[in-house]
Amino acid sequence: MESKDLRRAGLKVTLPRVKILDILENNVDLHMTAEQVYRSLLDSGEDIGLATVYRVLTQFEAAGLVKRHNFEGGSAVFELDDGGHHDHIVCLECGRVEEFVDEVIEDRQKAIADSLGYKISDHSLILYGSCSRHECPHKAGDD
Amino acid sequence: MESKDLRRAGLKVTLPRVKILDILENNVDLHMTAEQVYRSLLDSGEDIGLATVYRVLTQFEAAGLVKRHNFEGGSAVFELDDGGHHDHIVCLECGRVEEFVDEVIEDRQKAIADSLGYKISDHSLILYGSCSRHECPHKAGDD
DNA sequence: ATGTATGCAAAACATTTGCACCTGG
DNA sequence: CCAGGTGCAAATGTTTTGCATACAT
Repeated sequence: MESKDLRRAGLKVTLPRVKILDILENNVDLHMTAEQVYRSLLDSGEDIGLATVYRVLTQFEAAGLVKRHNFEGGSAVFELDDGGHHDHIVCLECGRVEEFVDEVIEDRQKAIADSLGYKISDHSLILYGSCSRHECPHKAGDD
Repeated sequence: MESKDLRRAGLKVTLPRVKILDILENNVDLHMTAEQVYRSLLDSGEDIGLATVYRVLTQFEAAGLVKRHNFEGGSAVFELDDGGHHDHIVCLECGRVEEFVDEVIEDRQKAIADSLGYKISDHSLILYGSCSRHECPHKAGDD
């Protein structure tokens, strides 16, 4: 019942919002672009415009329901914000994205910012590489 | 004599390329957008098109002369690639960008990628915050 | 000379916005 | 019913590309 989350975020519970939140929850392992969410909606038979997807995603971000990331490749990707922070490792070959958290790194970041006289409000750590060593099919989302 | 660098990179030594490389070298402390490089060229009295700036910057990147970063804010920023790696800390208030390297973080990254079965080819670490604690004038490059 | 680089303008994208209409509470 | 949300299309901003001309070698 994600209507709760919407209400709590101060957003009216509309069909597009529920559907989009739904898609994000059913794809927690993916980091989707607005376009992908849009296509997913069309597949589900929903008649929702791309503009609305962007609008909703942006609202969700402002409401803290979603996080936006600027990986390489033009389009921003979105993922549900579970509240907990984590960094990303992206496979440049198949597009797979995995998450991780490392206390040591988090601590060092704070220390570094501190020594430089900055107060950190946010940070972005993305590792790019290839995961081919275990099981990287061919290409995941290239089309 | 940066013509050397161009030759070495296998690029023909043309005026636009020399001028752009020149600008980047005279602004090592800055991370400029294509637009900023373009304006800088106009200021120098050079009649070089924006398209050329993008083309040259992209070639430089491919040649390893320059690095492109996608900080928040739409436009990509470029900086000379001295060969050595470093991460960035960006002041969201004044736009200042500083660089740093931390062996501990570098090591952890490698270890993490390793444990996840990835082979790292590159990575991006950006800390966002405010530097107001020492001397953050008002706004640096907002215009 | 001659193949490549450049300039300009138009195209291609990603994202945002204006406006009339529809919908949730 | 009424404010706010949505769809569509047009506008924006960034980066890329096509093509005729100019330049480096």
